[in-house]
Amino acid sequence: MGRSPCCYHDASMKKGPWTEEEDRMLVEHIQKHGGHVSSWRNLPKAAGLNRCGKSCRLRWTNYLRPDIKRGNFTDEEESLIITLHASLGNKWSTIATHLERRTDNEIKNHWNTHIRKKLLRMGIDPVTHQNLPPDDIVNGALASPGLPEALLSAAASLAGLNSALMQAQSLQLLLQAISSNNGSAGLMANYNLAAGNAMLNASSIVPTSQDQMNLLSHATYYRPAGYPGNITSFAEQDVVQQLNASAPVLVSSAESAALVSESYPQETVAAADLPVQGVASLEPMEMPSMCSLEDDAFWKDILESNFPL
DNA sequence: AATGATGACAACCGCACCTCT
DNA sequence: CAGAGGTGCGGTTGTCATCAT
Repeated sequence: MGRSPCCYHDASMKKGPWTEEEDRMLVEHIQKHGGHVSSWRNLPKAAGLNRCGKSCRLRWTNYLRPDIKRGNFTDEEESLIITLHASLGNKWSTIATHLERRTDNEIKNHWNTHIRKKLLRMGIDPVTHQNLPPDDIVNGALASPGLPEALLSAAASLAGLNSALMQAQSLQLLLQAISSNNGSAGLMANYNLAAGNAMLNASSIVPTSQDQMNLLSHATYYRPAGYPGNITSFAEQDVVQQLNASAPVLVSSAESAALVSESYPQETVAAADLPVQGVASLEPMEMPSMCSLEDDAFWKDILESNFPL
């Protein structure tokens, strides 16, 4: 298929940042035509701009359009981007259709400059949304003397999780367990990993974006009474959430623990080789949103307190 | 205060695809 | 159906601001 040479190759065309005067001319021209552009190629000449039509289109669609939302991304927006990216990949334009008034270019830039780096710091591959290879964890920033083999295998099991959210939560469990250097806590984390992993494997369902957004909205997690760190019980919380969604009755931790065992018997049996701490003693605690990456002091603290650089 | 490093964002570039003739 | 024109998309680069030394 033939293609006309790109106007960017025309040396006489101005490039680089747009001036206020150019912006004004472009906006005025488009507004004069009812906000509609019939031909971007012809627009520069008609508007009196010494710019490539493509450049004009980019400037208008990404920055000058009146219906564009500018400024920082909210936690909800970031969470949604991560969720959508996990299922869509680098389909920025498709992702942008799910974020009201955000452009694909802005989302792409925000991903590359913020979210991508944060995921990497959390040990999550931003491309695959899987955990980074265990070798990287052992040899890299997460290396820790005396790390129990069970935790390393648990780290490897993260690859079985299907979403960034679940990986993030499981990673947190690992970090907490490692930081505590406490046998019961580590095993508790292992148990939770097994249960969370089992939930996904048993269902064979990749969570939809709405499912994950629903999960993101839940801020209550559980920790063992007296346990100094933060242990989240993803599978248990999920059961509680599902039951509470269907009936407005709070399910106790003990009940939910039993339900987890019923739902994922194989994995629970596997985890039963370990002296799992009783979940009946769990008490509610407030934790930041798992994908609240903009304000990631929580995660930063965990990483830095355990693995000082 | 000067300078280099780093981060954030705007813009460029080339390819793929769609539409029209 | 083929080719040309035009647009959309995603990767990459350039530029400016801020921070660290």
